[in-house]
Amino acid sequence: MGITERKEREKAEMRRRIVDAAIEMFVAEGYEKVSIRNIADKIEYSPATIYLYYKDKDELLYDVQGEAFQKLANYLRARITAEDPLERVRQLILAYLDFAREYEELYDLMFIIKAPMNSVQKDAEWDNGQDAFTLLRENVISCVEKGLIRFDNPMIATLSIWAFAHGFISLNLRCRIKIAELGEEVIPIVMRQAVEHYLATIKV
Amino acid sequence: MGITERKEREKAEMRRRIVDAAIEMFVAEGYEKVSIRNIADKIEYSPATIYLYYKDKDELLYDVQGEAFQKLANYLRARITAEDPLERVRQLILAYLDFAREYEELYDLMFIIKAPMNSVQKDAEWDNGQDAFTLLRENVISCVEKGLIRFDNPMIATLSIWAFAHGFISLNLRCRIKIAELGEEVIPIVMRQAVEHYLATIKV
DNA sequence: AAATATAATGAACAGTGTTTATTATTTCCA
DNA sequence: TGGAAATAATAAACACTGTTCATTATATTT
Repeated sequence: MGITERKEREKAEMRRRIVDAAIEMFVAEGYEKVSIRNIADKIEYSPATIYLYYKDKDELLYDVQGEAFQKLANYLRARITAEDPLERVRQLILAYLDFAREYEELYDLMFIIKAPMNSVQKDAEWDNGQDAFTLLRENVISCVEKGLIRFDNPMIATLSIWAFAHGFISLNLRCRIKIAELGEEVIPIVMRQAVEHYLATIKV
Repeated sequence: MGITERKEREKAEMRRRIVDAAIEMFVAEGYEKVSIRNIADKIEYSPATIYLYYKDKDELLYDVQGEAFQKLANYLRARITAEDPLERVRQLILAYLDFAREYEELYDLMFIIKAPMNSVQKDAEWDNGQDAFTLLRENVISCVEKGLIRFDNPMIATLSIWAFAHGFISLNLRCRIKIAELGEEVIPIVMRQAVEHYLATIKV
């Protein structure tokens, strides 16, 4: 009797429908502005039905983050073509900047928004971002091992590079960079310049 | 007739009461978790009364941010004691990290939260953060002018240093640094180390 | 003291995430 | 194959949210 299998498949399909609709709407309008009722409308089900597949909005966001991090990892991988580890890191960071600009709302819900750290991340692992982070870390480790950058501690090197890029992106996404009285249009250029400068600085 | 003056004074006092209650509650529980009704309860007024003094929650947040940025500027100023510009920048950044750790929710509502950029920052100036930013910028400019750091563009230098610190702080505040499998207790140490390393790196 | 302007509020509106009792559908077994 | 049991979907409600508005209370002015 393949009926339980079908049921499971149907359950998975329903979760897919929900998560797909959610992603599409989050990308278009941002996490905060999309309600469970909106998502329910979109997939033509009752709001309560969503709660048969996700215990709350946080759990749904967690799945959406999973998809988003996969998307990011693929995005980054496709842009790492060089052989030289330092050049690979450079490609990765520039790709990271581009991803953030292309999918602002996705970046927001992956790295800036508060939820669902409350419910999920407390005890359970936070493995969603692991792939993309590993991609960065391993290339940075190569750089450290080959003595290409002025770091001895690979973890601090990885975190520093990541924090540098994230700092720019998130200040920009929240318009805090406007404090510096920069014209809207030059910001991406300034960010690129700053990143290039940073990479040149850590180069031995 | 000093009656209109008194009225104005009373109006100002009321706004003070509101903003003070708001800050206290935001610091304790975070912006999102504090409702207008909560604030109204605290100051023993009806929720509707608050709307006689602030047109919406965003406008109130804007005032709270004003206070918070003032607090930050004072905090930073008190910690800048050195003569050497580079050392001054170092003191400033370390103080910035400490401020973020001491007033997490304040830092959140100043630099991470989305609102009130929607309503306020669109056309009006964003002068709340100007003081603290200027503090950093002027010291960084000194560094550049005296050839103490490997930057030629002061704006990029200022933004880079700020973004570096903010990147660490916000990744930590959102628990994203946990991706790096760091123990909770070592994070402040790692952040400090990373900042020190960064400053050592940009030093000529 | 009466009329007017100001301040404060109770009640409501439209929205949110979420739960529950009820209804519809499907699966199972006699 | 028909009726009981299990599953799936929903309508309605709950307790919130930010915000508005008609109404009431309090000052101020005439």
